[in-house]
Amino acid sequence: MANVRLHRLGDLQLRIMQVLWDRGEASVADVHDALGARPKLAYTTVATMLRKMEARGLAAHRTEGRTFIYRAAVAEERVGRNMAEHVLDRLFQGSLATMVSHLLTAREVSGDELAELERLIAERKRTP
Amino acid sequence: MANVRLHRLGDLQLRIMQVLWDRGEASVADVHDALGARPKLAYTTVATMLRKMEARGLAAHRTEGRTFIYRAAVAEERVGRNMAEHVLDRLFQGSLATMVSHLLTAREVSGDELAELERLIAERKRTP
DNA sequence: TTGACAATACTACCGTGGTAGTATTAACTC
DNA sequence: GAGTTAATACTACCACGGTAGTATTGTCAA
Repeated sequence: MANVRLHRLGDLQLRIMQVLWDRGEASVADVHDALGARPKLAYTTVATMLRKMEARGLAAHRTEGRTFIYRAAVAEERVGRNMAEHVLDRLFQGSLATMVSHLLTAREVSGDELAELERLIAERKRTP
Repeated sequence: MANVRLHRLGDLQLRIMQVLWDRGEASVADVHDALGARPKLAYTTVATMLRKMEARGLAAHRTEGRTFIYRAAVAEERVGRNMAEHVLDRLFQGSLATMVSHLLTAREVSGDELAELERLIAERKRTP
C-alpha cells in the first residue's frame, strides 16, 4: 500500500484528491459537483476516475446503501511532499534555495507569507 | 511556441532536458550516454524521445553532416517555474510557506542553504 | 564498388490519465 | 407489479510517455 507512485498524479486526480482531503468522505455525486469546472465533466467520468484511483491505491470506499462513499487512502502530506521533492530534485538539483528563489521572482508573495517563511527558517536553524 | 504544456514532463524527458540544458547542444549519442542509467536505455529509445520532444516544442535540432545536434527549445527557468508553480498551486493552495514547511520537515537542509534562504527572503522584503 | 557502420525514420506496443457512452441493477413510486 | 430513477460496472477510445525493434539510407574504408 505504501508503494504507490505519488509523484505522477494527473490534474483531475489531484483535484479529486483535494475534494476527498477537504471533506474526509464524499460520494461520486459529491465529488462531481465539488469540482465545478466550466465544461462540467460527465458524472461517469468522475465515477470511472474514482474507480481507477481506488485500484491504484489512492482512494478507498465504503458502501452506504448502494452508494459508494469514497475517502483518500494517502495523506495529503505524503503526496505534497512527494511531488514537491520530485520537482525539487529533478529541476533544482535538490536546492531548496534555488527553487524558492525562482518562485519568489515570479509570484506576488504577501508580507505575511514572507514573515512565515522567515519564522520557519529561523526555527529550523535552531533545531538542526 | 510559447504554448507548450510545461508542467507535465515525464521523468525521462526531464532527464534529457537536463542534459541539453547542461551541455547546450548534444547529439543523440551524447544524450544517450549522458543518462547512464542502470539498465541502459536503447539508443533508439533516446532518439525516439528526442524526436517526440522536438514535435512537442521542447527541443530543436540542427544538422551536422547527417547527425542531429539537439538543443533545448525551452529555458530551464521556465520549466522549473512552471512545474514548481503547478505543485504549489495544486497541493499547497499557492502558499509558499506551506510548501517550504513540508520540505523542511522531510529533508536535511544544510546551514548554507538556510542562510541563502534567509538572504532571499530578506531581499524580497526590501523590494516589494 | 561493395560492404560495414552509423545515423535517422517508421512502426508498434504497453500503461495510464482522461473522457464518456452503454449496460445492468437496486430501489423507490404509483 | 411496472415503470422510473439513480447508482455502479463495463467497455471503448484518445493522447502521450516510455520503450524498442526493424527499415532505410548516407558515408567511409578496403
